[in-house]
Amino acid sequence: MDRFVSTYTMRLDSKGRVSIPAPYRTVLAKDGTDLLYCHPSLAEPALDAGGSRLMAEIEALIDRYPPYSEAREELAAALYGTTETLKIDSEGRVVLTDSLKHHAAITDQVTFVGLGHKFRIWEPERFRTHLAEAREKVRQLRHALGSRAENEGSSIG
Amino acid sequence: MDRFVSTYTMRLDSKGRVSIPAPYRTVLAKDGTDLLYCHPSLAEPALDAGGSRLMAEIEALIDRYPPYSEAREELAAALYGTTETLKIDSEGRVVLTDSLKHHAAITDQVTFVGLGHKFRIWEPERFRTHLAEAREKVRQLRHALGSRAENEGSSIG
DNA sequence: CCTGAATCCATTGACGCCCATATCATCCCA
DNA sequence: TGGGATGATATGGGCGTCAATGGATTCAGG
Repeated sequence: MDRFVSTYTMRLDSKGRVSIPAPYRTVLAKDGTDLLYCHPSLAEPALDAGGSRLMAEIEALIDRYPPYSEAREELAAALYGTTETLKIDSEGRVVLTDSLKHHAAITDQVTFVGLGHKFRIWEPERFRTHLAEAREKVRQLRHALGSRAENEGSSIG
Repeated sequence: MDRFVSTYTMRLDSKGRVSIPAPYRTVLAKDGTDLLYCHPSLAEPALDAGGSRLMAEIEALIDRYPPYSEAREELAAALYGTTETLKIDSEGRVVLTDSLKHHAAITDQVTFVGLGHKFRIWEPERFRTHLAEAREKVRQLRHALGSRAENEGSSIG
């Protein structure tokens, strides 16, 4: 298992700590570090998080632009500048910074959503409404395509 | 960790001292010196700062122009000439010069913004507005990239 | 001497690290 | 097959260390 899949909802404790779901931890463990990179999602009121693969992705995007170019500086500001490096404690927990929590309107619970090479962190209620909307879009798209794939949970292995 | 990442906001004390965030200090420590190079940013009302890698970048930028060319002289003046060498005290603090503070409109607080090989120092309120603009541009850039289906992994957002 | 600067010390609060408890799933065995 | 044992996970809390900040003391130069 080397991808972030499925969703989990966790509580924040009185110190603001939240456990990273164990399956995600095993994926992160392959990085060899106990760091979690986390930045506000550009498109959603949520957070994107992951290990070194996420960081490498960001670096690759920035490195496409020459030093001192305007595009590079702004990419770097928007991505590097907003990316927090969170330390994972011995129990597999992290503490989100205030700015991260503020962006995603997180208070006492979070929902982890696997996106393959990274995962997204939502305030649970917001995720529910977001998911409902996304489902609706997919349903309409499927309708338009005349898909016969009624069975969305079709077996994998 | 060998890169400047994330943002931190710090206060200046009555003597004008400001603590460099500890994570940045560990990056700088690899230079082996207790010096910080700092110059007004070319494009922004902010300061660029870093260790020897920042100086190497400046050198490389200047060396792209032929000796004695006008562009080279001006770049050298704009970068070398305005670069201050600040001493980091035993508590990890520096004192910004008046001209540096003036360029960035810094009074009693600063925001450190990691840009990978260097970091930028902003007056906090100015940074907030700048970041909002930068994120908007990246969002649009992402739209342009996102419309191309072959763009495999760059799902920044 | 007097002023500004550099070095040293002191306080407070946050964070890292460790240990404790509970809930739950799995496994083993009678 | 039922029930207890086992282990892992999620969560709570205590405590020591370090970072950030403020203040004092020493030093250099005019």
